[in-house]
Amino acid sequence: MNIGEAARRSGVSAKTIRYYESIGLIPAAGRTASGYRAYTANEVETLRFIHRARSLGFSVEDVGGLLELWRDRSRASADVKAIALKHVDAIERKIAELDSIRRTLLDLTRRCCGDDHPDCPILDGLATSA
Amino acid sequence: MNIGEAARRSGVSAKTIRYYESIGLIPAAGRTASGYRAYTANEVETLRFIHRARSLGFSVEDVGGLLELWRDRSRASADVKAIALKHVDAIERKIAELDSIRRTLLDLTRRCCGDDHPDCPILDGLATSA
DNA sequence: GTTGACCTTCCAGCAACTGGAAGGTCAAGC
DNA sequence: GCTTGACCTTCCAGTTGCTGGAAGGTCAAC
Repeated sequence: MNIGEAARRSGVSAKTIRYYESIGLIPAAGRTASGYRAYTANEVETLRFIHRARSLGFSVEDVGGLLELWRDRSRASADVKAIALKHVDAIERKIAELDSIRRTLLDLTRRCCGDDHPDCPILDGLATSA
Repeated sequence: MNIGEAARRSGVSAKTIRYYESIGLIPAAGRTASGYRAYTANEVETLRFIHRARSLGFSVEDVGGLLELWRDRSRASADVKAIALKHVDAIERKIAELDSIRRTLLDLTRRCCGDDHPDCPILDGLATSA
């Protein structure tokens, strides 16, 4: 099947599929006589795997590692779990950071009456506190 | 004062200060006879403002808007509040997204025993579910 | 006069795509 | 057999917000 169909079935855009090929995340697809990329159901499955992993926030590099493990029938599930837990940890740190920012901003915005006057605790906060 | 000193006092690296100047976030600094950038205490204050706004996750573009309002003595605090609340909203959406991912990943990792066997619910989850 | 710590500009690269230009291919309809 | 439009190809540039590094000028101290 052509790249457009593979894109539709996998959820990965044609542009992105070419990009993944260019960076070596997936092997170069076969070509038709006229030079069009041709995809098998298997390759589409791989793209779907990638799509799901990416949508869970794994970096492209991590996805490469997961793909290798996925294809490696002699893998240790501990290796997969380690990648996933490291990612969970990064996510939790990010959430904590965002939540801290959120609380600071809500504090500032609650104190700003938000009318047509210039007095603004938000700007004051940015100008003077950490 | 030189850019290095301004960097130390503001928390914004010299490299980044030059970058901010290059994109027009801050006006071009004055120069000494030999071509070194020279900063006033006022400009350092602006850099500190920028640093704090950036560390609260405002985009450089938003910071530009906040700076304008900061300098505008006839501003309406409502305009500031609007920028801040829009940002809070984006942060909350991001947190919700990350939390959803986190829950999915924790669910998968809890089911993966993580030993030296290949069976892995994490990979299975990536391969088959959404 | 020579260090060494500064400063200057400019170019390249990070992540992970995305947009767009310029051009080739294919199938359908007339 | 020709046109139309939807595909496909490659390549280059832009996004966000810096950061690293090269090549070279400046300054103060010893």
